[in-house]
Amino acid sequence: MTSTFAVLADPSRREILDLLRERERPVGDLVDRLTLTQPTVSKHLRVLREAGLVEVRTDAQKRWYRVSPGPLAEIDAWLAPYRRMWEKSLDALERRLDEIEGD
Amino acid sequence: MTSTFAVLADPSRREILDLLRERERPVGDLVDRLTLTQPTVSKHLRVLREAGLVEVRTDAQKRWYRVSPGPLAEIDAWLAPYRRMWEKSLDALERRLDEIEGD
DNA sequence: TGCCTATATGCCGATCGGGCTATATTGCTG
DNA sequence: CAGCAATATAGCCCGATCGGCATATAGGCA
Repeated sequence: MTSTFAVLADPSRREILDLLRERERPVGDLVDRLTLTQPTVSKHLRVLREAGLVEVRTDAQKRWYRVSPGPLAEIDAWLAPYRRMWEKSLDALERRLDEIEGD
Repeated sequence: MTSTFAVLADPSRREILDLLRERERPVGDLVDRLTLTQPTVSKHLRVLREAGLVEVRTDAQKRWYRVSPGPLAEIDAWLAPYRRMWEKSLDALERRLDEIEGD
C-alpha cells in the first residue's frame, strides 16, 4: 500500500487514471490527450500496472488499458479512521450555511 | 491537492499522522515512537504543516501537533468517482462467495 | 546571565523519479 | 519477407527528496 500513495503522487498518473475511468483506452489515445511523449506514457502505464491500478488487454498491436480499482480501496480504508474528523467539521460548516440560507 | 498525495507518499509521514490521530503530541513524543532523529521528524512536521495536514499549538518550549484533516477530505473527493468501481467488484465477489457457501 | 530543554534550520551525500531521445519489439499487411 | 503501425525498453540528465550531523533559536530556571 505504501507504494500506491507514491504512484498516485504523480499528477500525470492521476490524469491517466481519470481518463481511463471514463473508458478503456489504447496507449495512443492517452498520448493524444496528454502533453507527454509516448515513451513517457508507457512508462507511467508500467508503474500503474505494477501497482495493480490498471490492467491491459491486447488487441493486435493495440493495448487497451482500463482501471483496476483494488488498490484505491486500500487507500479508502486508510482514510476511514480520519473520515469522522472532517465530517465533524463539515457538519458544522453545513449548519452555518443552512443558517445563512435561512435568512 | 497534487501535493497532498506527494506528502502522504512518505511512510514516515503517514506514521506521524497515524500517531497524531490518536491524540495531540509534542515533537519529542513522536521522536520516541519513531526510528528517526529529532531533526528528521521536525522536517516531516514542517512538510505536513505546509500541506495543511497538521496544526501546532505552542506551550512553553513544547509544540503540540494535531491532525488537520481538510486535505484528506480532498483526497476522499478524488476517490469518490472510483468508489463505485470497487464496490461493484466487491459485490460480485460477495455473490460468488455466497454461491460457494451455498454449496 | 548562564545553562538546560525542546524544537527548528542548514548543509551534505546518496538515491529516486520524471522527462526526453533513440532503439527494440510485436503484429499486421502487401 | 519488407515495411508500417503501435507500444515497450534502454540509457541519460536533472532536479527533488530523505536521511543524518552540526548548529541555531527560543523558552524556562537557578
